[in-house]
This record gives sequence, structure tokens and C-alpha cells, in this order.
Amino acid sequence: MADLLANLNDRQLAAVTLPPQHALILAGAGSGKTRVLTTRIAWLLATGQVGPAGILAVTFTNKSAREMVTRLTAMLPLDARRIWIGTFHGLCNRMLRAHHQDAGLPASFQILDSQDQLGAVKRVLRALNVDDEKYPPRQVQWFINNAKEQGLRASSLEAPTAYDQRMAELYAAYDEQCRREGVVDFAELLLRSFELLQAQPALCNHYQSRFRHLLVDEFQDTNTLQYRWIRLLAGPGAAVFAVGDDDQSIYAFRGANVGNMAAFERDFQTPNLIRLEQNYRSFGHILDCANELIQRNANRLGKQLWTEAGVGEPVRVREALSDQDEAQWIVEEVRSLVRDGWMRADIALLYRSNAQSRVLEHALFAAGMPYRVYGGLRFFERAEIKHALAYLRLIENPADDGAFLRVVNFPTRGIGARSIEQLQDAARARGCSLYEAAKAMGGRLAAFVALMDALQNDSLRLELPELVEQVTERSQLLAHYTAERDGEERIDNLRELVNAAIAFLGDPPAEDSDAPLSLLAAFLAHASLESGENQAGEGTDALQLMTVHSAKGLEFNAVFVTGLEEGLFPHENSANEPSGLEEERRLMYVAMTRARQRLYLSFAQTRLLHGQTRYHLRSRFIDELPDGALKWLTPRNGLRATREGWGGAWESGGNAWRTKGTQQAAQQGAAGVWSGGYGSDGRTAASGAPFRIGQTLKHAKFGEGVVVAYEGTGSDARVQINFGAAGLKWLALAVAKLEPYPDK
DNA sequence: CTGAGAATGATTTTT
DNA sequence: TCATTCTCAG
Repeated sequence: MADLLANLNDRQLAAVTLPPQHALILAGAGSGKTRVLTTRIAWLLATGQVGPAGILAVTFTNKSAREMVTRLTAMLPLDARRIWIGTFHGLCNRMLRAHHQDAGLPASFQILDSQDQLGAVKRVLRALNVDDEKYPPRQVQWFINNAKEQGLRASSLEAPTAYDQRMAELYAAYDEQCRREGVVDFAELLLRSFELLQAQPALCNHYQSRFRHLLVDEFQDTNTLQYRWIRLLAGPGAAVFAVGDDDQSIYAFRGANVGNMAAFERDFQTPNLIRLEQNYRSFGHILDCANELIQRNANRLGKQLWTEAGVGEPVRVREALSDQDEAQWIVEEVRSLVRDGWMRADIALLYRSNAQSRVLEHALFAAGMPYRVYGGLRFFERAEIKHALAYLRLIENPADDGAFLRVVNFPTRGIGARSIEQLQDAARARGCSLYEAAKAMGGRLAAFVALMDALQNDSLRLELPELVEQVTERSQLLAHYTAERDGEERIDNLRELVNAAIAFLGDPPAEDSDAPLSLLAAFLAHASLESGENQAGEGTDALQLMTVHSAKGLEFNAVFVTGLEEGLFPHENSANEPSGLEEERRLMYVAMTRARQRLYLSFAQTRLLHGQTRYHLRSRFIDELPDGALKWLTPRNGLRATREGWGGAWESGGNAWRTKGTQQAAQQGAAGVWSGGYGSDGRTAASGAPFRIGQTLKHAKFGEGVVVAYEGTGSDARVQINFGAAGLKWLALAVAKLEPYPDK
């Protein structure tokens, strides 16, 4: 016991040993959040206050759920599978499997991932002859998920406009299709579980009295439905231990509601609120920057990170001439770090949006520097894997039309669009599944039915891995990719799927139901809920490239936050959203607090974006940091305009440079501007205009403004000027009357 | 069915 | 710019 609690600081210890009451733990970045959460569970168990069955711990990612289990089993000897630890979706799946009948689901219901869901939506639209110009599938999908995350069914939606009315109808039709096919989407897992508990008081009571302690990780990321699910499950008697950091709430765009933290304090009348503010990750200067930045946000619950580690190195800031120059400099800097003994794997390059990785990758590749990019397709999302899984899904559930359509003609077996249309008509007329309808058809469809029947037979006598192998062979998937030029990797992946099946057999999920689920169905659920690893190559010492979002929860000895430019970070689109800027600032806070020892912030004067050279001001976030903690590697006042009066431009919509019909910026023109380097005059020589970026000008109507960007040559030349309150304007040099204004 | 060329649209992402 | 999706001719 003493062992368990050793090395906790006072606050951590207080949190871990709280009485069985509701508690809100405000855990700052690097304050030992996961440690507190897992030690709390271990302490509850070790003191005999509760048994493993009385605990429910919920996270957002499989990764953090796994980490919790690993740490917990290291602290205590126990069968972690008896504890309900998992993601919201994983736990809801577990509950629905156990009570599928009460929930109105078939025993082996399958789970649609976002891709599958989009496909399902498209089919609904086609079946109902909906104009997908007016109702784009993605938008319909978003509408459905959004409604579900609010806990709303189609029937309970308010539909004030004809459009909303139609959307609600599509939602209803989609749900009906899912029911027919025996599938559920991600949001449905949660909503169905919630509705199950609501509709079955006895069952609800059972779980309420069983789970004495609910522990929620990353509470700031919960959405409305998740919050209500927790509240329902807690009932009157359980203690909810919510851990989160409102300053790290960066997922509002996918439904997360930071307001849930304040709501929790209110609804649960939380008697315990503990702040974990001591940071064990970063040195002082880095934390000073983070604190100073984040305190500009309003409506915080309030927190101030501190460390015993000393101030450490100042935060390095550098202005680059261009995105390429930025990348080049990073390569050099990383090289020198590596020469000094730093590990590449301990260095991260962070960016706001994925498009920015290209330039960085290009420079790294040219320099022969090993790197690894996070994000992109994961294992279970790859096309070849989805194909193989679709065959397996169809074996398990012949009513799964989505799976049927995916593989009926892949690899191609001469079943064209019109035979499929005929088939769909027949199925609709008879009110049966495509597979059922195909049984009545002759020719090539009959051959496909025969194939599936054979595979179904295989499934009865073969072990799961053998079945997977058999499917890839008999379906001709392997043959198809063997014939393809670049099919080698895909074949490797298909073999890897067999390995995944073997691994799954070695560690099957816990069962709470009397009627055990078929291993195949369980494997398919596993594949949907665990999208798999992002990328291989874990072993090599490679530089880490990722978006700031994916860096959340990680830490590195050195971190480069790149592209710190207005419009990019903070992103221009965030200006349109309420409190969008505050979320961007939190994102910056997350980015900076990833660094242990050394933090670099960089921005570029010009950047090639969507095929256009764009000129950005440096991010306001840099200017929000305390001077004393910074070390400028380039002159602080570079070639830049001072950013006075910029707020106005931001509020005015920030989209001004998107004006239609602008001429492409001439590369040479841009080069002309910057060729002089730092401190040069940098006149827009190509156009002959006597202005430079950053110069203050006067306009007869709009008043004083700052030149922000420049585009075109000769008589097409235009400048973009920020007039503060009057906003951002593009003005043609040939027309506009602009007077130079003495620099401040 | 396939492949070429046009059109499109482009934060952030887990389950 | 560029990757993906769509459309149409062969």
C-alpha cells in the first residue's frame, strides 16, 4: 500500500485517496494524470473498498485504455478483464452484446466505421432517389451523427424547415436500413446503450448498483451523449471521478463539449475539486510561455503550471523567408541536435494541418534524415483489409448489404452495374437482402453465391486464422493483388490480417453474456473498434512528424512548432466559429507543453498553399508569449509589420484573400520581394510599386493600413492591405490611390 | 470494365 | 498544388 502511494505529491495523493464521492480532477499537462487515475483504481481495490467488478473506467482511445490496463496490472496482481476498462464505444459494445435482445439487436450485429457509414448513407440516398447535390452524403452523415450525439432520434427532431424535414426523413430511412442489415454505427453504439438503460429500469438498476466507481479520462473531450450516459450509469449512488483539462480541449469540432466540466460540478454538486498543477515534464521557460498564453482565454476553470526543474533553456523563435527555408533550417537544426547526442525519435515536428508535412518531408528526404509521419490510413482501414473483412462480414451476416456490394464484384468477376441494379430492384420488391435475392439469380451471381456458401461452410469447420486465409484465397483477393504491379504491400497486409486473427485468439475480449459470441463476430467487432496501428517502423530512430492534434498526450525532448502564421495557426477557418480562436490557443498550448527540454517556434514569410504563394503575418500566439522566456534566432522585428490593429481583421472574417478571380502570384515577383534578405528594403520591384510588405499606407477612404500581401505583376498587380477596423482589402495598384506613410 | 481527363475542394480525428 | 472523386469514351 505504502508502495502504491509512494512518490505521489500532496495533491496527487489527495486525489488518489479521496472518499467515495464525486470528484473533478483538473489535471494540467504533464501533471501525472494517468498515474493518478490508475493509482486511484489500484488504491480502491487494494483497500478493499470495491471489487474489480465494481469499477468502470472509460477513456477515448484504445491506446490509453491499454496503457491503463498495463499500468494497473503492474501495480496489482489481478485479472484486468474483469474490470470494465475501455473506450466509450468499447464499453457500450460490451453492454449491447450482453443484452442484445433487450436492445433490439441481432446477437452478431456488426459495427460500421465512418467509411462504411458513408457508404450506407449513399445507398439510402440512392434508394430514395435523393438529389445528392442538394443532400451531399457527407453532410447527411454529419447530420445523423450530430443528432445521435445529442441523444436525438429522427422522430424527436425538430424540423422547422423543409430541409430539416427531409434530413430527418433520411435519418429515419438510414436507421431503418441499418436495422434491416443488422449493423450499427459508432454513434449508435452509444445511443443504443443509453436508450437500453433508460428503457429497462431493472437493467439500469443492476448496473447502477454494480458500478460503485466510475472513472472518466479526458473528461473535457466528452460529448453531450457521453455525459448523459455517465450520469445515467452513475445513478444516485456511484462516485464519479472525472479527470480532465479544460485548457486541452481541442475537439469541439467533433462534438466535444468543454462545458461538461462545469456542468459536472453543477449537476453532481462535486464536493471535491483538485488541481494538479505541478508539471513533471517541461522546464520553466516553456511553462511560463504556456501559462502566459493560455491565461488569455476567458472562461477557464483556472490553473497555473509550475515545476521544480528550473527555468531551463529559453524558447527559440525563428522567422523564415519561406516554407522551404523553414524546412531547410529545421533539417540543419535537427542534424546538429543529433550530432550533440539527441535521439531523432525524441524530436517532434508539429504542424497545424497535414498539408504542411509535404515541404518538411521533402527536405528531410533530400537530406536522408529518417522520419516518421503519423496519421493517414490505419491497418483496418486499408482497402484490401476492408475487402477481406467484407467477405467475413457477409459470412457472419448475409443480410449485410454494404458488405455484399463491396465484394460482389471485387475482384472483378463480370458482375456489372446493371446486374446489380436489377438485383437491388428484386431485393426491394421482395423485401429481402441482396444476398437472398442473388440466390434466385443465375449466371455469375449464382457463382458468387456458390463461393459465399462454400466460405460459409469453411467457417463452420475452420479456426479463425485459417478461415481468414481461406477467404483471401478463394475470393481471389490474393490472386488479384499478385497480378497487380504494386500489389506486394497489399498481399503483406492480407497476411498480416491472418496474424491479427491469431493474436486475437490469444487475447479474446471479455464475455458478459451467457450465449457466447462467435469468434468471427467478435473479431469483426474488434476490427471496427480498433482501427489498428498507424504505421510500422517503430524500431528505427526516426524524427516524429505529426499534427498538433495527434501530439496530444505525447511528449518529446525537443519540439518544433512550425508554421506559426496568422491564417494557418490560428487557422483562418477558426475565425468563423464561436470561440474558435480560443480553441486554436488551446491547441497552441497543447503544442508547447509537449516539449520537455527544448522548444522551437517557427514561422515563414511566404508559404505555398493550395498552389498559391501566400504571405502571412506571424502568429499572434508568438506575440502573446513573455519576452523573458524567448530567444529570437532572427531579428525580432524582421521584415514584418507590427501587428497592431490586427484583431479587427480577424473578426471581419479573415477570408479576404480568397477573393475570386485573383491572378496567380508570380513566383519571380515574390522572389524579388524577398531576395534582399533580412533588413533589406524588399521593395515590390517586379511591379515597380514603391511598397513593401509590412509598410504602413494611407488610403483616402479606408484610412491607415498595413500591406499584408502582394499578387500579380504590372497592371495586374494588387496589394492586400489590412485596414484594421475596415478589414482586409485587395486593391489594384493601377486603380487605388495609396500614399506611402512613414514607418513607425 | 478500364483508364484518361475533368472537376472539385482543401483544418483538426477517434471510435 | 495536388490528391481524390467523377464522368465518359472506348
